[in-house]
Amino acid sequence: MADVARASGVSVMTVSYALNRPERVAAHTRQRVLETARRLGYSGPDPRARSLRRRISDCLGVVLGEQLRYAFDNPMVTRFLAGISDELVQSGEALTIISTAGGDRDRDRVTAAAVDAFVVWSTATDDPALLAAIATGRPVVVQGGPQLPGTQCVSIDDRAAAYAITEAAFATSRRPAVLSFPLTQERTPGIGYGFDPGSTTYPVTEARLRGIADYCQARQISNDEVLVSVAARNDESHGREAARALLAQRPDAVMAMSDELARFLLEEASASGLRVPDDIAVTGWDDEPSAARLGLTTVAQDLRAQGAICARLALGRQTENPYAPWHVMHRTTTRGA
Amino acid sequence: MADVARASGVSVMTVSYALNRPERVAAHTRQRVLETARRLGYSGPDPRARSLRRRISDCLGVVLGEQLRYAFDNPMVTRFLAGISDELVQSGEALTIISTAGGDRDRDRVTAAAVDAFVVWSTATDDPALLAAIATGRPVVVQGGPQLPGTQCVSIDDRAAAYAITEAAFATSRRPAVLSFPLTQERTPGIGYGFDPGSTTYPVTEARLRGIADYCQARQISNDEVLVSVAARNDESHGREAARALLAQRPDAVMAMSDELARFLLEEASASGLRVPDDIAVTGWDDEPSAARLGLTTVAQDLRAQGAICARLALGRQTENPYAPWHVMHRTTTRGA
DNA sequence: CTGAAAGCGCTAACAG
DNA sequence: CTGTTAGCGCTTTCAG
Repeated sequence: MADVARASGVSVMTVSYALNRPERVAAHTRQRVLETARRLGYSGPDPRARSLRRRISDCLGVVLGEQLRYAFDNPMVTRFLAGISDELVQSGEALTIISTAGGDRDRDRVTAAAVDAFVVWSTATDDPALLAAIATGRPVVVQGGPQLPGTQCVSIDDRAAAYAITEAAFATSRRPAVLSFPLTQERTPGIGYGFDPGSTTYPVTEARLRGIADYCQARQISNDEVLVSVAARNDESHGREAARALLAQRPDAVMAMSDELARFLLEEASASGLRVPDDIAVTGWDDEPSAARLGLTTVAQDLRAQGAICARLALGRQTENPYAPWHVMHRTTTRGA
Repeated sequence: MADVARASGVSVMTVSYALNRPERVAAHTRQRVLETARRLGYSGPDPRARSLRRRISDCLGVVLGEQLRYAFDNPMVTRFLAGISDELVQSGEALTIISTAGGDRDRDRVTAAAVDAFVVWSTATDDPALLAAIATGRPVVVQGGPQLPGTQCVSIDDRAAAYAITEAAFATSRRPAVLSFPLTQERTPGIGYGFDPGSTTYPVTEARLRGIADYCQARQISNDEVLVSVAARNDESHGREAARALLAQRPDAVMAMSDELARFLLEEASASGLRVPDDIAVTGWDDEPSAARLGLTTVAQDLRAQGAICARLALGRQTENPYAPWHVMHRTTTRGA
């Protein structure tokens, strides 16, 4: 920029103005400056210097946890990112994806990101990456939860939705079961009767367990009658393993915490010759495209819309923040109430 | 940082060293500095100032063209991004997605991005966003093409692959046809006989048309005998429209430029009661998951691997850059040669 | 309408 | 091992 100023015989400030505030500089001067800039191959202000001075990066950071390292493989995450993208494209901000790797350096990755605000995908209450984002003092919006001081949270009412889908799953059931996400960051898989919502560090999982407990209470089912199989991860190998463990106990109704887990269960069930929903009712969560194909009864929520809302909140374009809408999509994997 | 220095009674440099070069500072001093930093809620060097000074952002920019604004909707793009992400996660760089919107400001979006290098998804030769990336003087790697001075290009040999897949598509054909991507940035749809590779501004499309022409020449088919239907966009409505226009002319073999276009054609063909491959042979391009389901003969390439290569080249971790591998995946939508 | 001064927060380079 | 100096490239503020 100094070069351009020298070459066009004006001060650096005039160049800056010519580039950023056309109205504050005479048309002919501006013309000359722009001309010189082009001639010298100057391609505009250095973004690093500019953002240091202006204290704005025009960039939104999205923090994706360890298990989402391959974010682009997960349809729900990509839908969420698409929603954020929708919002940013119009206004010209960029989107920086900060993938954490589960190590000590995750904190640094977040701290080192030159972004104006953070959007964090649902994580554990004590996730260091989330804490690092909060520590920067910049706005933090979390999808799903946790809801910590210094953050906003965009989410459906997981507890209410869990109640409703559990009702669809467990109707007429005598041997109800849950195919669950991990309860702690150790991601211990396992199977057994009973569950304690208070003992999980993932707020979304906790809320869903509470919803299940609410339903059980209404139906006068003890938590200890509910068989719970925990998948270490929401992926194929762990999912199938947890599904098989569950089926070995012959449940007649399974509330699965994601459409993917439900899909694995349906496939394993069909391989065992079980009829759905007569022998076993199954529900999912999210209503991803495969759910319609499978006839899966599931909780429908619009993650794309939630992505856009997260972006707007993070950038201060919106302040009100009610629960996002959801509904139970009744299909053919459940028995009518 | 100045506050931390003052509060711990050392110079700013010592704080900087304590944070960045643990080995250059006495253990106890470092301890004290870190302690003070924590106490003051100082969460590490300001990334903007640091990147200005170090001239490094630890961030790779990915430029996605206008038609990819909803990048996360497109499975090939997400696979490519996943590959880039694979490479970055290990070394801790972030990934900034710069979505262009097709307007004048696209240039600025690219120029304003604080990234160390650019990866650009296949675009037109005169795409302003690409030119802006090159103008920054930072490394630019383009997937697919164009191959301009100042850039590296990661791609399969589209021309050779087009020859091979056209051979699979057109074997025994008497009424060959192509279902093509747009030829120019105007994206004019249309249908007619003949094609001229030289007249398209999309290098990938051009290379494929050249491959088709090569095959026609080998078979002694004139380009003018080939029916070409151009889809304005690679999406459902435009794709179906172009497919229907093509079917109305009763081709017996169609080389489609993407699996998606091929899928629309197959669906329309089946709706018209055509048998595949007997009445009409169809080929796709990319071998996305749906291709296997459909039994689609297609060009298989690994975009995830190409993404990783783009990232490595852009960050200077790799210099050699041969054509990426590809092969024709023969399935059931084509007649044996 | 244009310019001079000051400094954003940090680190490279070089003393001590 | 620690400190001083200088300056990254820009824009805010205030004066002409």
